[in-house]
Amino acid sequence: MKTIFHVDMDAFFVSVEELHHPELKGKPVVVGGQPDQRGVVSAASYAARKFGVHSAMPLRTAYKLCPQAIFVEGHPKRYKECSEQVFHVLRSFTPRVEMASIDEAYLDLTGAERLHGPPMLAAHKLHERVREKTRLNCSIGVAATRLVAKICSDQAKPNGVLWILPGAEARFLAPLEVRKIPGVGKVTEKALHTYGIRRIGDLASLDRNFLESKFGKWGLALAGKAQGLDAGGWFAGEIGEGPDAKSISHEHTFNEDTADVEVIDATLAKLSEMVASRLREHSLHARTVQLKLRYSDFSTFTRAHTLDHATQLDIDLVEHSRRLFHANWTGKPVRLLGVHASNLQIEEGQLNLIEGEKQERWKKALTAVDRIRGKFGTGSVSLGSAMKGGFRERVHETPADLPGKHPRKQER
DNA sequence: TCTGGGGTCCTAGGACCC
DNA sequence: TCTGGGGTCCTAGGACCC
Repeated sequence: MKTIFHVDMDAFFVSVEELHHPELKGKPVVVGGQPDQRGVVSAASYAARKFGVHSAMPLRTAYKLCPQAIFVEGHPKRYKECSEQVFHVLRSFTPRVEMASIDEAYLDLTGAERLHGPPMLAAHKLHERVREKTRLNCSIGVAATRLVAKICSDQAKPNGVLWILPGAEARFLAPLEVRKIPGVGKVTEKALHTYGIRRIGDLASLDRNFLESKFGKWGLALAGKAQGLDAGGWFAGEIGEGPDAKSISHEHTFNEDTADVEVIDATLAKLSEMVASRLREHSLHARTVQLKLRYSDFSTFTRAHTLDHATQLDIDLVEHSRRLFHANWTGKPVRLLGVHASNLQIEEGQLNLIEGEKQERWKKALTAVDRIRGKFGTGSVSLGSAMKGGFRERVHETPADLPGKHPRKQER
C-alpha cells in the first residue's frame, strides 16, 4: 500500500502576480492578456471566478462577464522560477518527487512515517513549509494512488488538505461527476452521458465488457480509474524521473489573419529559430519537422516531413517548414502558424561529408547566436529571412506581434 | 463564447519488408 | 493474377492536460 501526495498550487499564475503586485489581492484578476486581444484566460482569481470567468475562456468573453476585472499579461519566466522554488521545497521533504506540470507535483511518501509522522500530519507539515518558503498557497491530496490523490487535491481546494483512507476510495469517488476523472474531457463526458453514466459510481458499477465494447482500450482504462486505480497510460510507473521530452514546438496566432507571404515566411523563420534554439539548449536533434496551419475559419492542418538525418539547425527547420507551407497553402488568410520538431534523439546521426561540414559551420554561428539571445532576449538576433533559398541579403523585421507566450493553468 | 501555447497519448491507414 | 500476416515506419488528426 502506497502513500501518494498530490500537491497542486492554488490559482498559481494569479498568486505569483500577487506576489509582485500585492494590491491585486482579493480583486478579480485575469491573467492572459488584454480583453481586446486574441487569446484566452490563462488563470483567473477566485474573485473573478465568482463572475463565471475560468481558464481557457476567450478574453473577450471574460471581459463581458466581468468588465471590472484587472487584466494582466502572463509572465512565463516568473512562473517557471516559482515552480522551481516549489520543487526545491518538495525535494527537501522527499527525493521521490515528480513535477507533473508547472504547478503540480506527485510525492511518494510510502514508508516515510518515521521521518514525517502519519500522512495527515506530514501533509500539514508540507503545506506549511510550502507557504512559508514561497508565500504561495497549495492544496494537497493524499491517497494510495496517484489518481485518487489528484482528485483529492482538487476537492481540497482552496488551500486545503484531504486524505482518503485506503479502502474508502470507492465511497469518495462514487458521487463525483465523471468529468473529475483526469482524461475525461468534454467529448468523453458527453459520450458517457448518452449512456446515462453521469457519476463515477455509475461507471464503477458497469460491466467492463460493456465499457470495452463502447470505448475500446480506453474503456478498460476508464473501468480501472472508476475504481481509483492508476490504470494504464501516464499514471502507471514509479514517481521519480519524468519521461524524456518527445517534441518541441512553437506556434503563433496572428492578431489579424494574414496572407502576406513576407510576414508568413518571416514568422516561420522566427518559429523555427525558437525551436532550433531549444533543441540546442537541450542537446537534442530532431528528425521530423511538422508545420501547423490554421485558416480564418479555424480549420487546422498539419503536414510533416521526416529527414534522413536529425538536425538542430535553424536553416533545416526554416527550409522544411517553408517548403511544407508553400506546398499546402491555399492562398487564403492564415490565422496561426506552428513549427513542431519530433522524433528527437541525442545524437545527430551519421552525416555525409557535405552535410557534416554544413552542420559544423552553422553550429559555430548558432552557438554565438544563442549566447547573444541568452543575454539580450530572443528578439535580439534573427537570421530569419536571410536564409531563404540561400542568399537574400535583406534583414527582416520581426513581426510586431510575434513572441509572448502564455502558458496556462487550467482549473475547471 | 469568436476560440492561446506547449505538450502527451491514441488511432488509423498506407507503404514497405519478409 | 484474386492474394496471408506480422512488424515497423510515417503521416494526419483528435482528445486531453495545464
